[in-house]
Amino acid sequence: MSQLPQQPAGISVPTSADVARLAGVSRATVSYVLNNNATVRISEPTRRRVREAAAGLGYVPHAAARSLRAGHTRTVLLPAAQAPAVPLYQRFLTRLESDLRRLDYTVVQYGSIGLEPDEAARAWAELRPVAVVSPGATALTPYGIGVLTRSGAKAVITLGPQPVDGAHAFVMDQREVGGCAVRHLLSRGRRRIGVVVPREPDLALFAEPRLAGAVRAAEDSAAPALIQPLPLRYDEESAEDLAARWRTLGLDAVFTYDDEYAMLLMRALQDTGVEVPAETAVIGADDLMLGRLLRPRLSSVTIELATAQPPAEIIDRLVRSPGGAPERHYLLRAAAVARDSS
Amino acid sequence: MSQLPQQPAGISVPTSADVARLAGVSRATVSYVLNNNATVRISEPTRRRVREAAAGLGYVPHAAARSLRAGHTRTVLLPAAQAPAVPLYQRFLTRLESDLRRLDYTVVQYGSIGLEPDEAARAWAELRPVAVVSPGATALTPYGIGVLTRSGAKAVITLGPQPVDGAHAFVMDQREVGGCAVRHLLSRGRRRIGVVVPREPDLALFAEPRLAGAVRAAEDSAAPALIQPLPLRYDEESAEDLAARWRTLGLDAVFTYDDEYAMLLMRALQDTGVEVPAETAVIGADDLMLGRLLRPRLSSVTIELATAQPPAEIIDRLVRSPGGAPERHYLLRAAAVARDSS
DNA sequence: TTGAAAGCGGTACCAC
DNA sequence: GTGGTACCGCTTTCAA
Repeated sequence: MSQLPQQPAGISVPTSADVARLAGVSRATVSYVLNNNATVRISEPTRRRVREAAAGLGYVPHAAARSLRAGHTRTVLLPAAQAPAVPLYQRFLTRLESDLRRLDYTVVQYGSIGLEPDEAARAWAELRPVAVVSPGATALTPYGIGVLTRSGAKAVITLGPQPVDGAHAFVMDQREVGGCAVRHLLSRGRRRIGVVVPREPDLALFAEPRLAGAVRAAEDSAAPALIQPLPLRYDEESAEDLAARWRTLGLDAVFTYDDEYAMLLMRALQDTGVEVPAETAVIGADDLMLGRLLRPRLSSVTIELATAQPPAEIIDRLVRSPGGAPERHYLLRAAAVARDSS
Repeated sequence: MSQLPQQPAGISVPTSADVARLAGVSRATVSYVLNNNATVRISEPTRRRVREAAAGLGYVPHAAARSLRAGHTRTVLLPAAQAPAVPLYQRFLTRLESDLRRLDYTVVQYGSIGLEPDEAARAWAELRPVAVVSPGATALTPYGIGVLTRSGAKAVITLGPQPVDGAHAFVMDQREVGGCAVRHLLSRGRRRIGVVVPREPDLALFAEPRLAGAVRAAEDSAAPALIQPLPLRYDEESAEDLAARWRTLGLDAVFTYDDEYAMLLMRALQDTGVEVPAETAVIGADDLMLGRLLRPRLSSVTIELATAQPPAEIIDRLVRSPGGAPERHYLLRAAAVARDSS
């Protein structure tokens, strides 16, 4: 097992001055060469000497010093989501991240779990990000937005179910998911519709808007329809409880929040002898593979996160021309996928 | 819709000098007060004036300037994983993050997707992190480790299936998962065991060690046993193909990589008329809820990530006393859970 | 074509 | 108790 290469106590990390000394030039020249500064002509031999010295020393510029001097950063701060790892959302962030890098931003996810919103905003502001994309409606207050903009952030953007006043917003309006599901069930002639509301607190941010959208769709419907919220924990016992009193509820359909809850509830209903879809239609959301593997095959709501312009380009534009009115970009597209369970 | 609070062009972000001016004190005093420096006595009225001035201006210290002066950061860099969002792993990171914050580190996830390993290491080094915890075995080369330590990182730690020479390691040895599964199947008297190998390239990092562990367990067994790798894409067509030629394979058991692949394959087998577990035993991994909802209930391998000492404390210790021999911390505990499918 | 020097914001030593 | 000031590493004018 090899020895860990340790930073010898006396030898400190190489700076551009060290590179300059080794190459026999000034620090200015080092900077010109390593940044390929076009406004100044440096001879080819000098460039080579500088490059070799830098490589030889393992020189890496000091980002903090650079941005201190520059007076600004190209850091886009993405406060790490405490939200459950929804694959859809992961894909969105991964894409955003690589697109931003392509636009020469440095993407930094900063964990702020357990910090108060305003405390978190101050911690973020210390990094002087040029833009902040903040998931979760709770984490950004008007005060926080003020702190960030005063600290030089050109764009403060929320990412969540609701816009926040005074900031730009990528809006993922989860109500649309509930709306889609209920409209689908109504179109199938169902009128007494249960809506599963996960008891897991983490999911409230998604669950409540989905329920609200369901209620709204029922109200907007021509035929009179009833929506019955159904609290449910993600465990078998809770599902069995609900299934046991299912017939007393008198429902002819259920929107199960997502496909995983659908699987949980459908199993419990089937074990109790409730026929799906004959007696009760079931629709989930997220259109996971598992829905296609269930019997009957699970109807679902597909969800896509998409904007006309890529989000990274929107951010870049907001950074370059700050100060406009808050923009709202609606990301979420939902559509019912009818299979055999509804 | 309110106007976005914009940074007026002329007014720049407040510095400690602005606070000093407003409070009628020196910058030194501002620093003393805001950092609660105990080595120096400042009168209470002065403290209050400084605090009020800072609050009034919305002053937030500049992290880059501070760490430039200090000569070091308390940044722990977590290069964002390109790995698939395994819930187990998410929980590990979330925990690590909040524990590190409690130890007063700033946790930064830096997206490096699409960068070459050495290029990525240089980009990380620019931030002068005091520690780097790098997921994915590929992303850290000896050169990269050198760049990071020379740039002042006190601890460079890999997080993945294999240690990397010259760095500390949190080892998640996925072979143990395959080993557990196969030993379980052997104990059930099965001898001709298929092992699903997902074709998704992202999963190779996990899939290959799981297969290797399965092979190893079969070799170590007293009874002669056969391991048959079974490439499978995560879609129904691929599963149907495999199921269609199942009987020609002559297998009496299958370890399906994880519970989701188990569900996919079990459905295809059942649709083809293969009896589970009578004709073929099935075991998955991850012990997801969905396994309990399948019929027959799915046997699985539970996986836990745990160390005697919390990982955050290990990192803290390595940072405080750097230079020891590379440490290996084995995180993964696996155990078979027998249900009805095996 | 290259170098000297100022200054970004904050901290901490040393005087007063 | 408080203030003056040097300095962290880097970029960028201005001079030579």
